[in-house]
Amino acid sequence: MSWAIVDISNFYVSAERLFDPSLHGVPVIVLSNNDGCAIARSEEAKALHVRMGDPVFKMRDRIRRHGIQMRSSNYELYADLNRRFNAVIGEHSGTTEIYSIDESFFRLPVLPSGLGDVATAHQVRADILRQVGLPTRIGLGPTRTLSKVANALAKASEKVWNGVVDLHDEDLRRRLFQVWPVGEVWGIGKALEARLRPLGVRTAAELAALPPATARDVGTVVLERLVRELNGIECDDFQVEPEALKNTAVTRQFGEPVRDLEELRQAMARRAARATEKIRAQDLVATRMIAFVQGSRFHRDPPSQSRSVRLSPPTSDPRAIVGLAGRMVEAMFEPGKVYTKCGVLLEELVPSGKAQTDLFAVEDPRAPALLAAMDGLNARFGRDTLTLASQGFGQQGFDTKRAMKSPSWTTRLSDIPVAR
DNA sequence: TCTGGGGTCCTAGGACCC
DNA sequence: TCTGGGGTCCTAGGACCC
Repeated sequence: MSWAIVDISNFYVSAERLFDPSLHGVPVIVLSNNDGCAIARSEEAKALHVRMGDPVFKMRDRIRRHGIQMRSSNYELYADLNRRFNAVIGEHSGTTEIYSIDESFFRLPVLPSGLGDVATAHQVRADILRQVGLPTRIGLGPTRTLSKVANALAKASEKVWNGVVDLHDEDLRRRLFQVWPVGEVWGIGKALEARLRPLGVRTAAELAALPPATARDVGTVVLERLVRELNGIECDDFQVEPEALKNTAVTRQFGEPVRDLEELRQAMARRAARATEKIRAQDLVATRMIAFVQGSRFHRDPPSQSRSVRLSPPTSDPRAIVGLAGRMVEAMFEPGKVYTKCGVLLEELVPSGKAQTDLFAVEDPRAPALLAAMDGLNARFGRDTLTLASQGFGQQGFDTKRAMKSPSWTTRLSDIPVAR
């Protein structure tokens, strides 16, 4: 058996290019919420040394000089393309695991086809390109970790590998690992890299040679597992059923800084309401809620406060959660401070039917029907058709800026492109 | 002036129990 | 001077990922 991981090349940029041919062949970046930083770059933009997370205001010059094209992020479009991408993978393998918005694992071999793993991988790439229009790369290996490394190698030397790297062969692994920096290995971040350096571990080969006990000593059991996986020993069980969501968060930077209690309360109410929508969509209720407010971390002495509360009984009712969030804002607000961000976290999510009830709480028997009606209206007529009054009305200065967003080409009737 | 958002897993340490 | 030995549960915070 083997693992495969497919990732979409420069996904957000590739998605924008799919519907706007003028973006081909020129440097393109897609921006974070509030149009703040570059979070996706075309190859041309990478060649101009635009790094992941570079703030736009610091590269105005380069943007003008090289005509770098910018787009606000369009998650409606990306989510829909991701769904199509996974549908194609599903045609090839019954066992797929969605890992992120632009990557999915799947298991090989795919029996009926009779093709080898590498040939199957090429077929999957060709089908995704033809049916969805997105370029991809695939890594293969006996463990998830090895397939991720293979995928990174395919990415690093696109021309050499033609989009597919297979790391089943131990000799090939030995050769490639000797020149693969340890910091590039999936699961090794800055901190672990720094802790491994004194031990003389600088390459993937040296990491793979580390005795498991040493690995656990330097890091945790996670690093020990990583070392085993690098040697081809599987440590992570395959999960057919996706794990249920455990926590969720809705946190946003403000379009304009907020100094006013009422505005802060409204901004928080919008995030809280959105968080409850997310969990209701999966039929979950939350056991714990946290709300926080913050000032800019780039300024001296920014305000930063949070409050948490246990929800008993667990709930997804926006009336309860938005109400609590409002009271928390009142408790946290300090007059004269400048706020740039706030958010709501819902934690310890459980299926709504299985939630522990509270002996002393009085539940509103009409709530399920009310919330179902509310979600139904918003699904049919668009988000925020029906909201709580405490969320305020209309577009506000504190809402996220998205000045350069492309249309929702594939998910809104009004935005569907017209062919002439 | 302007710097994203959303997840998971693990450990240490405190509180509490017998 | 001497000062037990385990447990569990919870939370905050660190580290990693995309």
